[in-house]
Amino acid sequence: MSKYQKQNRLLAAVDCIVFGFDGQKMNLLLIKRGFEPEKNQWSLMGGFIEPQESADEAAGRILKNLTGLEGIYLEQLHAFSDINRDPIERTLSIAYFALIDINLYQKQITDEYHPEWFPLYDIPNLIFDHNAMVDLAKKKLRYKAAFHPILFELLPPKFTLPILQNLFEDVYGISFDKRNFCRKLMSTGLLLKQVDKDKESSKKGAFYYMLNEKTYKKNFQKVLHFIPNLNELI
Amino acid sequence: MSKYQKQNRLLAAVDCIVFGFDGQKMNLLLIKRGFEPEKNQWSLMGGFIEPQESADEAAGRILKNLTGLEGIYLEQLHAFSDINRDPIERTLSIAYFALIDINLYQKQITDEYHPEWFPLYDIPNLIFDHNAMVDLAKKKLRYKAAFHPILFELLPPKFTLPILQNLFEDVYGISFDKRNFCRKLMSTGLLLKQVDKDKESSKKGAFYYMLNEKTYKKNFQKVLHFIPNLNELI
DNA sequence: TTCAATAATTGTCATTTTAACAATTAAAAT
DNA sequence: ATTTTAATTGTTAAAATGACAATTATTGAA
Repeated sequence: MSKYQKQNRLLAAVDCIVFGFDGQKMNLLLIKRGFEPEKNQWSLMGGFIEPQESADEAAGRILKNLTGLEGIYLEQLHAFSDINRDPIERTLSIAYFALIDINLYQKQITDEYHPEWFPLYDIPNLIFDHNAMVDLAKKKLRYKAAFHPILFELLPPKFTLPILQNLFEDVYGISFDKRNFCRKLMSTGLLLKQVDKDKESSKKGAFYYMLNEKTYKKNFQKVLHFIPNLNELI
Repeated sequence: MSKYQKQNRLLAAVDCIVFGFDGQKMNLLLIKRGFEPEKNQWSLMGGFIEPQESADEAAGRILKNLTGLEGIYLEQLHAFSDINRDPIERTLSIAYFALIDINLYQKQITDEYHPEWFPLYDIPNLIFDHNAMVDLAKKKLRYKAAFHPILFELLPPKFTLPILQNLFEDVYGISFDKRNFCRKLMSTGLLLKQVDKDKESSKKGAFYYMLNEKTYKKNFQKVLHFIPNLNELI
């Protein structure tokens, strides 16, 4: 069959907002852009969609390229299409956000793009509309994490309750009551208490927990309520 | 500056999932495709993104073209990018969903595309991946309407409680307790009771209500809970 | 061995929210 | 005046929420 002759064609790219949690605070993985325009400026990791791949596949490829990791949490965020978002040539970009276990990343670090972790509360000026992408991703993460156990994707297989609470508190920028937080998390049936403790960060030590993968997969769609007084936060 | 020379360029389109509520049931506005491939098959209304417009603007333009309406509720849903979704040539499509007052549409009907309303529970086979787009839009509508007063966008300025409940019941496919539903809606402060009644559909007549636009705009971001037992529904 | 220091762990209660339940009321038609 | 139809309204038991601080486990120093 013939093609759509008279139509305009566009460059299409994906950009990845990669979140990581270091046990204390949320971080974003940024790269130093290696080519003009805006060479040596901080940027999200991205790339053009190749002829033989979907946007999802392109995002997966780019993420693997950056982190060495496959099969990690990756979700389409929004398509950004302002005419002049790239000064060189009109480029439509589909933004994805990814949640990774920062420990896995560190083991497989690649230096090709000079990637660096930045605290989420201290993101530098980024090229193009990348700051808007990050803002939207933060918003979506907050919204979704209030109802779904999405933040566990940021943790290692074994984690403690204090670490888990640090994570939630950093994402929402406030502190939660320990008793209520613990009760809420326990009532979901998502956590399996381990017999051993983390003795690194306190004298008493904190018990390790692991995700109950079965419950996790079964209940991921369910609407839970992790966040008290949510309407004052979002 | 020079262009990104070696990169592949794509056709980029938008498709609109247009919801309407006739007082009894939810409907979708579909058109009969006027050109090959799949000529005369039912389809979502869509079109290519023009060089001088963003995807949002393209969706607005196409919607205006179809319905004659401007400034209506329009939200980006998802970018669909499978390589072979259009058999003629690879086309990336950004799907939008729109909520319109079906009465306004009827007054400004245009016939160019032979548009027709289909009950949401009885959608025909559509071209390409349009059925998948519709499915995702239904899911997102259900999710969002559980927390935000989005369904009011489908109603005329004056509506009754029974009509409002019909709307919710059709969207979720179950019936709700009238007393609880009414109490929940009232507690949001979104409804302004009018002094007159709709006498068309019952002997007793049902009081009209209008949206409190101020409260609506102020509380739209807030997370409310319109739907009981939500986890059994989504 | 005891004690002090640190941080993890655990429980109570009043308030609010939720959801299950059916009787009453207003108006039109007979 | 009576019937019919559909809108309107209230109660209660159970569950969830959120505000509140004492206890416990362990280490390291005295």
